[in-house]
Amino acid sequence: MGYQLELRHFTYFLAVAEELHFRKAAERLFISQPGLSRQIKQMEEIIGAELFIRNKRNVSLTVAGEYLKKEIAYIFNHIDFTVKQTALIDKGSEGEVRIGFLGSAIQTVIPELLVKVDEEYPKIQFSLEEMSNYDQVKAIVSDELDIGFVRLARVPDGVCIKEIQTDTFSLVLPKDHLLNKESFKSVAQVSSEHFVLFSSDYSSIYYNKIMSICEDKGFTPIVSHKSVHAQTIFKLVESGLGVAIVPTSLQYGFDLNVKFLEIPNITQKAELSVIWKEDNRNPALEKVKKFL
Amino acid sequence: MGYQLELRHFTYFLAVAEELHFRKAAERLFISQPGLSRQIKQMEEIIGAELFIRNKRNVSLTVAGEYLKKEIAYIFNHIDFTVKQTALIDKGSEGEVRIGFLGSAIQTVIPELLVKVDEEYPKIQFSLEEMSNYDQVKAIVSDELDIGFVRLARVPDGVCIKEIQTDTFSLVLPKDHLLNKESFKSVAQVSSEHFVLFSSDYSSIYYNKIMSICEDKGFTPIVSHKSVHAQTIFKLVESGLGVAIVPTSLQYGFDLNVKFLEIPNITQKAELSVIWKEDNRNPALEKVKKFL
DNA sequence: AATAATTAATAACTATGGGTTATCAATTGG
DNA sequence: CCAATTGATAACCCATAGTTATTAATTATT
Repeated sequence: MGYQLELRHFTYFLAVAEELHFRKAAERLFISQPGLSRQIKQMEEIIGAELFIRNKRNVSLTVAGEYLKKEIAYIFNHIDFTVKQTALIDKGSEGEVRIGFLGSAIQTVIPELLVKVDEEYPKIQFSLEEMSNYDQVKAIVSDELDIGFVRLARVPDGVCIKEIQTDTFSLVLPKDHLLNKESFKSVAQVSSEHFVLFSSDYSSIYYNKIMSICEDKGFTPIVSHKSVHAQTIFKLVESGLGVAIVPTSLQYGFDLNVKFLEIPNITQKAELSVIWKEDNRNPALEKVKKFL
Repeated sequence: MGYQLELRHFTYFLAVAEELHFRKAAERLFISQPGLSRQIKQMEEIIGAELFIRNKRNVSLTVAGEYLKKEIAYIFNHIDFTVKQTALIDKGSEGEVRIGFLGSAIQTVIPELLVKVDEEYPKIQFSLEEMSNYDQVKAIVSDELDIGFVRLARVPDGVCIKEIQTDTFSLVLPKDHLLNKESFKSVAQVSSEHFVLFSSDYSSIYYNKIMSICEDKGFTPIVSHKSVHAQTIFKLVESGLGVAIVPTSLQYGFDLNVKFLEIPNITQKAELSVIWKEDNRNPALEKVKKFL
């Protein structure tokens, strides 16, 4: 009375259901026959159903027992899988890593990372979302994101940052613009044009860097439009609404009618960094961090 | 070492996972806190994964623990149902089929189905529960329901859907409303009245259909109230808070002071569908499916 | 800064009940 | 009719779930 069903009962039941012989089943389970008999009887009482028909010389399953046998096999299978999966997740060799990125990181850095991780941990999955610097930092802090690819100088307490790539800057012009690779010597040559820039979000380091490129060459750019998405900026340039300065690696992967001219003789570099939360509890992140 | 996972561990784990507090969880389980602590620790050793993070002042789930919690809830549900089914089968029943339905399906379709099944399989039992579209889909997916009667256009992967009835729409008016069978020619006649509608849940197909009936006749209804239950809608209409458009079959089975006027000259039909899960393991469902 | 009140973990114990051995009653086969 | 084999019963034992008492660590209160 008041007993509780346990997996032990299921194990014993399956053995008897397969052997259809209490002594043999008991042997297989390395327990004594009376012990087994009693557990099965208890099980029948708990469930409230007769599972076996014993007529002193042979044992057979009832219809209810037949049904239960199928289900228990399924349940055990499910539990085994779940337990194994749980251990894998704990060890980080399975699970999901949520990545945020600026458009300019998707061309080179991220694909390389994914390939390397996939080689060693093929069961780790990724979710990718293009986000602004600001949103990434917020999402990292609130544990909605595991890794962010940003262009920032400072991050809040508890967030780690590591520089992983430096890039040169390029001037982006409409395809039919007069300037070309040979004639382009300095950004000062476009000092009178309108500029399309990335919005300054969270940290203004990126925005300021581009301003300083111009100021170093003796002029302050006239900013006509701002956007967070590279695609949009290129479209604006293509439409003749201005010129832009962006990291050089952005020239790959888009199919637009603009030309890139790498800017010579400047000290500014576009630095791409990875960020993650120090006490992030996703074990899969540990594995991925090795590749950063 | 050499210990075996038991359902007891799962029960205890769930209690701690829900309370996130060892003492409170122990109280709920009517055992002592140290006993619980030891069982959880043992469980972590057996599985080979850290399930909780205890830092002396508060307890939280690890990612692996989070995963396990979800799965265990599912496993328990499955075991409970299996045990109940086994007992039912033992008692000569061929099992239970759990049915969910929208209020508007109980008048005609479900009684017909039950009678037909009962003729051929008098030993199959039914449990019936009125539920919203959304709740039915959720319950079907999590194996808490075998069959649902819904008004939906799309269902998630793994769920089957079959249209089984089309119905006309009727306008529902207070008993003393001026309009009657003879004078009612078009819904446009009530374009200035307030409308009481079914809430749009999960899929908005049903809601949109009613809106389109009005729009086809050249007006947008003023929606003053929404409800999921037919009974409530009728009560609101009766009280003079608005008029309603519902499937015609709803006029039977309620005893309210409202009148139904079938809407003429419209193309919209109210389609009722049955849904069930593709890999549902309830053998009684197989037998019932033939009658759908 | 000192004290009180929390938390979960440890240690040592107690007793429930799973598992044991010994035996029985029933069936079958030579 | 006796030997052999079946599962069930009865009485015992001991592993371990669960107990009480205590500790270590942390936070809140004075």
